[in-house]
Amino acid sequence: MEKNQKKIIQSDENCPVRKSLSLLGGKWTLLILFQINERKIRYGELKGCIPGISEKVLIQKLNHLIENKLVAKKSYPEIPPRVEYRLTKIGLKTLPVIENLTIFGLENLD
Amino acid sequence: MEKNQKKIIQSDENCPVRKSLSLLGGKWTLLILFQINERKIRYGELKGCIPGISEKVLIQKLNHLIENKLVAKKSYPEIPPRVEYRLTKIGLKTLPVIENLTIFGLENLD
DNA sequence: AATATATCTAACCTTTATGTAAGTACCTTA
DNA sequence: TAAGGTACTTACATAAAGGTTAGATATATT
Repeated sequence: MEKNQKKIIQSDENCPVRKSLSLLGGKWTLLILFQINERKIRYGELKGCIPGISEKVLIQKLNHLIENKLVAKKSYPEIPPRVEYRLTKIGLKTLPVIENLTIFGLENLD
Repeated sequence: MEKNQKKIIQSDENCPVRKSLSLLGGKWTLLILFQINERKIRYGELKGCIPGISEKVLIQKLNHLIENKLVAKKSYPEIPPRVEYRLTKIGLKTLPVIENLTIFGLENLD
């Protein structure tokens, strides 16, 4: 068991823990994914249910998640604009991870 | 609306996801916990199986984990010094979380 | 003409995280 | 006397993340 462990870590590229963390590990990302959850949600509404986040960071994180195919975006050609976000199939797979972290936090951290 | 609500939701104190992330979310923390795993391990050995980490960061993270009771440390009064680290009961509970992240990374990220 | 609306975009700054390199302590062995 | 082993510790520098403020857009409404 010990030898395999060493192999997993060697670089950022081939370490799945690092890859996951670099995508999901920021201050807001998991909260965004959790809020989107299984619904379609507009930008403004999403912003409204994540108090404290700045527009810059919200857009930045959404774009990053879109690039990595965890979130899909649909823009409607209207004025004022309307944009809907939803989780992709992959994005939906983060929900159990979030649940695990929630339980860990609730049960073990002060 | 803002002051009370903002404070409550924005702080790590009241959000279990944020609490978990602020403890586990850095670049090296989960790798350290995974390497310690179910064994006792000396500082130098641990360092040896996490290539690329600096001594400063390793010590810093270990101390942080000790403060938060995920890791326990035992020093032997010898020269040269000998120190052993192991996961506490709580620390062991991070192993499934790490496994989940690993699987997510392997299955879903390039 | 001014205002409202929703979704961004940019410039700038502060805070936090991580990296680098050198040094410390103490005893043992050569 | 010097070198070596182990586990740190410190000072300093850089990089990454996040926060603040202002503004761009394009149309409908007043």
